Amino acid sequence: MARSGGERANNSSAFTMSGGGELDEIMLPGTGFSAGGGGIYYDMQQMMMMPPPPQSGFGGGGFMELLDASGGGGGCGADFGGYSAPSSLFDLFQSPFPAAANSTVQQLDLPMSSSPAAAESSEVVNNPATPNSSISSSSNEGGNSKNSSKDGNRLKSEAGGGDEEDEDAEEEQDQEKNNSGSKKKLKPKKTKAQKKQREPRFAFMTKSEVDHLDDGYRWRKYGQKAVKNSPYPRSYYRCTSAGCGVKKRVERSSDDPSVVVTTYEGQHIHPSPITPRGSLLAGGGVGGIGHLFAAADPSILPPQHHIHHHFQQQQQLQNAYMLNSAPSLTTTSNTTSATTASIQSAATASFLRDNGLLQDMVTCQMMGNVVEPKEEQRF
DNA sequence: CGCATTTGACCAGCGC
DNA sequence: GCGCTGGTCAAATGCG
Ligand SMILES: [Zn+2]
Repeated sequence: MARSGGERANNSSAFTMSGGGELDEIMLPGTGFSAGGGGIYYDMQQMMMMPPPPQSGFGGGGFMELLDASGGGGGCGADFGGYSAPSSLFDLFQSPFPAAANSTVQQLDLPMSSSPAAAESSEVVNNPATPNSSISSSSNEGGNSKNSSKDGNRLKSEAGGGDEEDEDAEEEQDQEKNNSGSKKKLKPKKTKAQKKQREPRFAFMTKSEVDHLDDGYRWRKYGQKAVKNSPYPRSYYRCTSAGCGVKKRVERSSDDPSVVVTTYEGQHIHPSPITPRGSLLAGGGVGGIGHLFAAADPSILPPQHHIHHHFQQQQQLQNAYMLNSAPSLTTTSNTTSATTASIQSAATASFLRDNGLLQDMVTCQMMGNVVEPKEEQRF
């Protein structure tokens, strides 16, 4: 619905993260805030290559602490344990600000290639966890049962492919290639050379009744598939702005149906279409890290309370997402905490990864702090 | 009428 | 090499 329903509905209450799975997702240990949080995944390598990083460098403060879990090995998942305060990371992510306090870090400058092992996609997940919420995350394994094959789909196909590459420019080549059959698909597929390079991705989990939270951008759904161990389907969305290839996928956790996992891939090359009034939108800054948004809901602050108003929630989301662009400024607001936090985590993760500190996954949890829902935040 | 969603088919990577 | 599976395309359909 976008248009139609667009994206407007959302109620989020809490975020958490999920585990990843088999990829290289990195999860950091979380930091706790007040309440909600969001998880994010980020691909560092890619992100670094993207635009933003030039001079700034993310600094990190003590993320290390965060990672306590690092050795997890594979499974990870759920436990997020510790948490630390995020304090200084904000800057890091937001932009080139010299970091604040501790910056340690480094950088990101790495040539893109530096990725050790995992190259495909590493993502960082950050979760905000709510103390109460129990999401577990990850993994699935459990068996869950139902596989569902119902859906309309038949289950048979799926796979991934390559995806896009950069925003613009695609390879021009159109190829018609086989069309002979005239079936439907004709996929260009680029040469093999490039293979799949995915864009940075980050995911977060939110507690919401509706999938697809409104993050301020307009999305067009282009697919839906049944998820392997879950009764719930996964939906694929693409940003409708011309030239912007940002994608996002939304799925509901099989463990907790109330939790929605949203994964963003890529960065928007345009400001968000709707300007959230209450939130800050950085103007145009497209460059940032992608847009991470974490939703913080005030409503959730109290441990498990019910959700109060949607309004607020919405605002929070917006707030959150705003960061994405934020290159510019942000200074003023301190309100961004939640979001920032998320970002931070992401950064952290990346940072770590760069350094090789993190290779497995670390789980991280964060909670979002919420700011006030008022319009003051605006920018 | 235009655009978003729906939905089955197709593709490509990966594991066995 | 086969089959599974994630991801995407695109025709058909629905809705504002
Ligand atoms: Zn976009």
